[in-house]
Amino acid sequence: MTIRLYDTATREVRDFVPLEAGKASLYVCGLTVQSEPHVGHVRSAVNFDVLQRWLRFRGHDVTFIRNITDIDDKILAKSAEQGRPWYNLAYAMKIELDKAYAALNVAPPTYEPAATGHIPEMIVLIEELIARGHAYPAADASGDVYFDVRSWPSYGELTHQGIDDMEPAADADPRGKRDPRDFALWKGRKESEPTTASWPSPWGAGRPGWHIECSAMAGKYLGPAFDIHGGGVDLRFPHHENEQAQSRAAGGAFASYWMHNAWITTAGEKMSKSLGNTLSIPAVLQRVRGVELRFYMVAAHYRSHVEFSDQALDEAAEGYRRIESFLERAGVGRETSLVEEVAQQPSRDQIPDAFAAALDDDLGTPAAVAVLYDAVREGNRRLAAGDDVTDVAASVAAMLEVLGVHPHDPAWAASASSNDTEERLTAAVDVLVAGLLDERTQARADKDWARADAIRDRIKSAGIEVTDTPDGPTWTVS
RNA sequence: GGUGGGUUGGCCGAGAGGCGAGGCAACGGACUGCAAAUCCGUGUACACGGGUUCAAAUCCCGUACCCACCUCCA
Repeated sequence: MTIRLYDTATREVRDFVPLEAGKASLYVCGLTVQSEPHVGHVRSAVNFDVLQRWLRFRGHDVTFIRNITDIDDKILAKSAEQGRPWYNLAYAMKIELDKAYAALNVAPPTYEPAATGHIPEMIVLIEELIARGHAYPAADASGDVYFDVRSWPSYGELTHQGIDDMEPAADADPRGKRDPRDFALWKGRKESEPTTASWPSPWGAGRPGWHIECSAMAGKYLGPAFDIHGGGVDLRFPHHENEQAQSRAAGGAFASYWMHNAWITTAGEKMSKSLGNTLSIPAVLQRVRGVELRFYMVAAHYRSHVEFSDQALDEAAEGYRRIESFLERAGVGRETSLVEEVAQQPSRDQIPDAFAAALDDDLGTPAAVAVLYDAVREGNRRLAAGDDVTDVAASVAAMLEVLGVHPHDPAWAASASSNDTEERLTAAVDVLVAGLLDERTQARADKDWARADAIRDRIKSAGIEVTDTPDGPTWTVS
């Protein structure tokens, strides 16, 4: 069974054939760490995390590089506004990003290079491009170096655009460009910029352009040719087009497949434009747990645009809880070794064929989730009949693990918002409620239904739902 | 102007020529002292107008509306 992926470059779903059998190399553009991450940002991370998990499941040895851009115009502008050093802002936001990834159970990549750590590699690449006649230092004294798009005939191939069809750049400051579409590989330092934001180069002090960063880092860690390059749809142009042009102009084959995830928007607007931070990860995690947010994302296809809404999020969380409660009812606890094993390495025979087929088909997580629900229903049916559900529970657990939404994944505990105080409160409430439930059990034994219901109502008025099970009553916060 | 994507039942969200993905909600039934949970059942939805076909949500033509990208937004 082969994995099939939609390739933006060829605009079709095609078989994934890695450059080297049994391996998969993946480069994903991470974030520019300039503000708190919001749900839109993490969608990309969640998507490629699922891809990575599936590639591994399918037997590929995955090398996954996801960079962070820690120097750019916005970081400089924002840090100046906030009156703190740019590197402090970038570092602080990088920490926030790490927290968001952890909260969503996004596994760390093989390596996460930062742009500022790879200036020498970028300079070497720029020199190569100049030597090959595809780049030139600006004619003015700016110290900029540009990529010469006219020198690279296939420029525009990734996004299927002709240079002459492109809207003329509204760029008021061509700064010595030969063509307005030429883009900066190196940006000479401006008087207004802090000296800490510049590095020495053959063209004078300055900093790298955005696109060259990814070309240099992908080249360093994955080599001149690698399998998959990913990112958000907005990066197709100019960023990925430029990356490809640079890297190929420098002699590399670059990525074999291009994958782009669609947006999450609110009120029909992309989040980078919407105001406020109500959709920042910490804010959303006030409403639902990280695992529920991840499930919400995974339940939609990565190439589908998602209109974020609290209602849809709550519904997804509701659905997720049904899966979770099946595992509980099936007796799958944290201690169950079977599930622990599955969590470590979901084995092939525990994954239903339909689930695997769904993921093989361009990461069809919605269809995979449907298979998951089918298994849950089957499991509940058997539970009701008093039959053994070990195999179904293991199967459900394995599917959840592949999607990265297993409720007992230690990752959730590590980043859970619940703290010590909360745990002690829960324990305290448990003692109090247990006392009331004992009274109610007695009332029920006496068939004093009025009293039993009165006790239940009293508990309910405190926001606690009581459920009777064959093993006695249980409670949850409703 | 160029490029790409979209419009599916009350809501979310798959599918991409025949067989009604799935979830949430709702309603009926089973179970239950009653609930809850769970299970069973209930929906003829595919923007609009034409066309192709034995058969169209799916292909073709046209129309409307929406969104994204076109030099540093995941």
